[in-house]
Amino acid sequence: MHDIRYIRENPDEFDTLLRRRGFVSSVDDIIALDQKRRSAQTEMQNLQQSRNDISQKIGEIKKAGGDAEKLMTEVADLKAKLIEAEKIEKNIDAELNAILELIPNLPHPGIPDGHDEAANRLEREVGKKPLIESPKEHFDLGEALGLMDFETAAQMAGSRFVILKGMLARLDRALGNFMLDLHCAEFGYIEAVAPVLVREQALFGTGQLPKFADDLYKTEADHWLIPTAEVPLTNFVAGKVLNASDLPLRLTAWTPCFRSEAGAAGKDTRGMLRQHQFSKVELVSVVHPDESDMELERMTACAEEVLKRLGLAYRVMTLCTGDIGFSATKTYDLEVWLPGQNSFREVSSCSSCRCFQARRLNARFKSPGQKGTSFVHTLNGSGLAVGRTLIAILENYQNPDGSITIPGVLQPYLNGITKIEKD
RNA sequence: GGAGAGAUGGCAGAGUGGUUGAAUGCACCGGUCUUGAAAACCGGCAUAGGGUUAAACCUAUCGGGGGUUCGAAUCCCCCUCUCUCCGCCA
Repeated sequence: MHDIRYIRENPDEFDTLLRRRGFVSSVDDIIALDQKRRSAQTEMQNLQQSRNDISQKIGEIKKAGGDAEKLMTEVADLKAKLIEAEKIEKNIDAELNAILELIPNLPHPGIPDGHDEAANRLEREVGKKPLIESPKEHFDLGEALGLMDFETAAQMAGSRFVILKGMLARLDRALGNFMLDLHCAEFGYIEAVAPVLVREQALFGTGQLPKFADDLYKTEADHWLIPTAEVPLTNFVAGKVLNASDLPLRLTAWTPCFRSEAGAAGKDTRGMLRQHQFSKVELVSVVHPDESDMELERMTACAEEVLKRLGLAYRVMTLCTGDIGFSATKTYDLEVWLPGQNSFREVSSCSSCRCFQARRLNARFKSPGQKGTSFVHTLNGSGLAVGRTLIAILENYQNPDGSITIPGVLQPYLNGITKIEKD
């Protein structure tokens, strides 16, 4: 959500920046509406003032035992006008909000222009791609091991679900534990267990609603299933006024995520790359406005460290203006190398939202000696998507006989087992 | 799920229709006093919006929303949350 005062004072800049990300705003309409809103508000407040004055006098007269009939009739006429003025003000306010709610965040000055992912900028490529002769894709490997079952999953739940069994299920759990341990023990994140069913308000706060309802699942009890733990973790600070000393606040959680994949029909239909349900270790930082640019680098480094320790080759992309998400001002994607696909695929997306989510959430902080409050900055990133990391391990650590070598850092999580084989 | 009680400023806690944005205490900030500190005393101390060069000033806010009324923290309705008892339950 944008600051209406910023728009009012910098309409051209606002418009230009939104155009950069392919969003054509109607700044003139917004400014006009804002102007209308403020005069309606002044009108309403003037009437309220008159009413309050007269009511006060009535009170005084009645207290003194006098007759206030004259004032009572005087205020009746005023009342009708006031009700009308309040209605007008409310409508304009709602109209303006409806527009503002749908406007995405402004792009960070440091990101490239572009319409789609083709314009994303390569920052660096890290690690060595393994030399594998005719590498197999993860689903062939998993099915051959008898530990990955799409058919049975489809019978009970439909397409885009999977069952992992035995060592693959354990590998999944090992990955989640490894990631959480790393982020908590070495990077200072606080681990959290949080709701995966949330209210509409929570999703509004992080920016998924009202615009992207089609991508989400909703229960009959009017709960929504989270598409990412960014939602509950960022909502930790919703409506709060934090002390400056509480910042930075770094949270992590390993949760299931649910996405309808409404716009992805026909995309990645084979395998477990794109599922309706997947698990992810999420990182969220709530920081002082001066720190958010640095925090994005830090957070990305935390996610990268997972890939480094797993010995997976990856590259870092800065998303272009046309590819960043609704709430983001700047995003780094981490793309892991998948030999079976012969391509890099996203395993993490780290974004700074600056104060965009904080405004929607009303998440503020207070500094000692400073009057008033300021909005915090929020960031979120995957550290990492567990299912996709599992895919990367299968494809990168596959052996000619179809077995999978376990990366060293995961072995302690698997009782020292070094290899997954068909039994 | 059923029955009941409650939600007031950073905290505690008054306030059941009239100048109450809200007593009082604590905490906090400034001052007097003191070599310094404590105590005592004096003063200050919410948020958001409008307005202004800046002020003054105005409006709203006592969990959230709606209603009654000339006037609502106070009355009515809905929602959320907390607590107690009962039921169910991992």
